[in-house]
Amino acid sequence: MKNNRPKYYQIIDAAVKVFAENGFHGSQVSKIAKAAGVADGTIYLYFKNKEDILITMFKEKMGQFIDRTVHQINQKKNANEKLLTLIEMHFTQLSEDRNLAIVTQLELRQSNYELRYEINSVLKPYLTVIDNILMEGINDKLFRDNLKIPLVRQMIFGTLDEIVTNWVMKDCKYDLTAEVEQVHQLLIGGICRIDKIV
Amino acid sequence: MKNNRPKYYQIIDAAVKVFAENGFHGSQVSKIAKAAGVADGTIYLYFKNKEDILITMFKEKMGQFIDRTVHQINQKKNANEKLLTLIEMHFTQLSEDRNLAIVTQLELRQSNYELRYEINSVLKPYLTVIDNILMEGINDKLFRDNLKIPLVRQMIFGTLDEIVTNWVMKDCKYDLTAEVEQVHQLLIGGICRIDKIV
Amino acid sequence: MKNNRPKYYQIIDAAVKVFAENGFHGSQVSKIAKAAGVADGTIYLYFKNKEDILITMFKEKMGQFIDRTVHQINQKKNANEKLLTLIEMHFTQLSEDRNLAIVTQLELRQSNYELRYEINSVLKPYLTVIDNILMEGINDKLFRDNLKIPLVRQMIFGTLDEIVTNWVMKDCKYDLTAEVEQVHQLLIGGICRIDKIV
Amino acid sequence: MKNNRPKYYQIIDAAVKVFAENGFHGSQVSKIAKAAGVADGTIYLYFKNKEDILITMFKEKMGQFIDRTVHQINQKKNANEKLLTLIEMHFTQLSEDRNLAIVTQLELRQSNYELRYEINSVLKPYLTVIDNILMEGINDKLFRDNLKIPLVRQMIFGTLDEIVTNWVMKDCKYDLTAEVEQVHQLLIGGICRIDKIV
DNA sequence: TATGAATGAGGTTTCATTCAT
DNA sequence: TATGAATGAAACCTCATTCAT
Repeated sequence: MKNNRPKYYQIIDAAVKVFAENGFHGSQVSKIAKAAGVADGTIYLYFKNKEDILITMFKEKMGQFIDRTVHQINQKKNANEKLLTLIEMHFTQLSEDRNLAIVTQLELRQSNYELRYEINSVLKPYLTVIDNILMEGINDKLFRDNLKIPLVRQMIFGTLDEIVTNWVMKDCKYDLTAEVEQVHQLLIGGICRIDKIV
Repeated sequence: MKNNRPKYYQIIDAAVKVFAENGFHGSQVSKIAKAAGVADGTIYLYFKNKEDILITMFKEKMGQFIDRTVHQINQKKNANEKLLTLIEMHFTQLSEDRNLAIVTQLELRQSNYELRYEINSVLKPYLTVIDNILMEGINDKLFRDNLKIPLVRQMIFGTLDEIVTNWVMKDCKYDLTAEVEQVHQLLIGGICRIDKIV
Repeated sequence: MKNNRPKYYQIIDAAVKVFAENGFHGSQVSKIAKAAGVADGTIYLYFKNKEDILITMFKEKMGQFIDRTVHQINQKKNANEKLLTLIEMHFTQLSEDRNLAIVTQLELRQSNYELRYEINSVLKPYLTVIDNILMEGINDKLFRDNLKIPLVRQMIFGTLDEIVTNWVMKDCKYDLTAEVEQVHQLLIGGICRIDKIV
Repeated sequence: MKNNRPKYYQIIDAAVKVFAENGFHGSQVSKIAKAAGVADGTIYLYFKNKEDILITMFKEKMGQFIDRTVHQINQKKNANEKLLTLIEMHFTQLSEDRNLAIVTQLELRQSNYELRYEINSVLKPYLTVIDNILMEGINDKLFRDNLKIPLVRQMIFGTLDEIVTNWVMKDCKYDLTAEVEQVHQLLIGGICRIDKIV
């Protein structure tokens, strides 16, 4: 049904651009409307309010983000490769849509408590994808069996998130995807020399 | 000099509390003034504007945060122990001042570009502390010699930050410091079984 | 002709209900349309604008109101009985259609100058009915011959109107028609003891 | 205290004028502010919102209205004269402040349910004044002893209100106070010839 | 230094009305 | 006739900041 609603996507796409360029607070609804080529009031036929544009946009984009990630991961045969793919997909997708990256890394954080909880629930399926990789790795004896999954997931997500945020803060000037291998190595093997690990 | 300005600290302390309880946007200057027991206008004798309260507060608190961390780290004899101490200090200090934790993890992010750059510059010395530990570890052959320090620093900081944010979002309900050891193990040794590391 | 336009009456009847339940300002055109089972745009095939619904509805209802009143009055043989009948009809008809009562006593007043003048012109025939009763009463030497008719009409209408408004404001909880006799006595004989009238 | 708040009265006086000239809905807060010679925001230092201006204004004016009326009434020695004085004061005071008359007779009615209940509570003391006159008249055997006071009060108030509204609707073109005597006669003695009263 | 009354810019949202189908 | 998606004007109120005292 939503596919038959071109204005819905016009508005979302305009919003990503406008939010990225002006920040959430600097993006007046009228500015988004103008960018989308619709009247101000039309926005409210598709979205409850300004915040709803942000969160709905995030849901749509995150849905695609996860779908594509899962699709690629499913073609890999072990947890190690899956983690590598996850990192690669994470960096690649955000590299390819820098406006989206700006919005997810910066604008989306500028929100109140309620919105933040909504964001977390949208993010949840992605975190589950990470959890599943970890469980698979443990089952297959690839990963340590004493891993506390939530903690590891927080390390993985926190690491990726911080790296992307730094990249965005540096105006996306360097090639984010160049880091994929090293990040994977770090997460897999830690920073210690093998012979020193107790 | 600042010690002779008790209202300066009154306002900062009131601001931490008010920001933590109401969020940045929900914290009207008049609310902070009332909590600090001064007139609205007095705020502007000590701070340039509302954002300046936030950033100055962060500078003050982060200064102490770093000083204490460095002091503890300096008493450790190798990079490995220093990293453990850093994690411990990070979690302990935020555990002990939950209002500050709320402000640093949530409210501080709700800011515009310029503020964010200022925040980064305040954060810089802390990131340097991490870098120094890493360099020491590499020099002492404790850590791998092919580590890309900025990346590792981002992993470490991103991990700690994400863990603390999760804890704050869960209303600080559990004991954050209980995780110190495991986080250290993860960062040091990664998630892979040693015998599987290529 | 209008009888061939069922939607016209559908809309009017829906409007009475919606106005009564939500007030004029709380009754969006789309709400009336939905209640009438027609599309928003259809409203504008039958009515000039939202106010026109209100005034047209009032015209229709007031027309019936007056017709029924006149019909009953014509069966009475003197001004005194006619006045009693007018009071009775006034209270009875509004008692029997409480939504209409709410609209006439409350919502209809929430209007701008122009609408108010239109309302007055709709009301005029009713006021003429009162005037006619008064003139008949004076001619037949039933009523004083020094009555200033407009003033008396204002007393009569003002009294009835105020009583009905009070009843509506008290949620139509008591039996309005029970007051008919006493109101008639008051208007006819005033409040003074007969022996005290100079 | 309020006497030390000149802006409070500046705003109220400006509001009466602006409401009378433009109607409640046509009176933007900025228009009232400009008329009062203050900034828009200043309005909100003294009033909760736009409706609060209307109701507060009505409270202030009605308070004076009642005080003056009661003061005059207290100098009269019987219920009959007191009623005459009440009518006289009612017409005189509204004649002398036509803007106030417009606001009370027209604009104040354009309000939602909640406001209407507030208005009624402001009006209550005035209705009590009428009730007291009626009770005194009954006790002194001047008025009939079978009067149902609420009903009579509604007749009296409804009559006065309707007469004033008609006068306002006719642009206050004629002398309202000229009607005082006749209105009093009507309310006291009714419309019937004495010899016809059963 | 300290006050706090006053300022006034700025934006989200509603909803009556239109018009292409 | 009938539809209902689209329009876009319009205004209340907040709150960071100032400045006369």
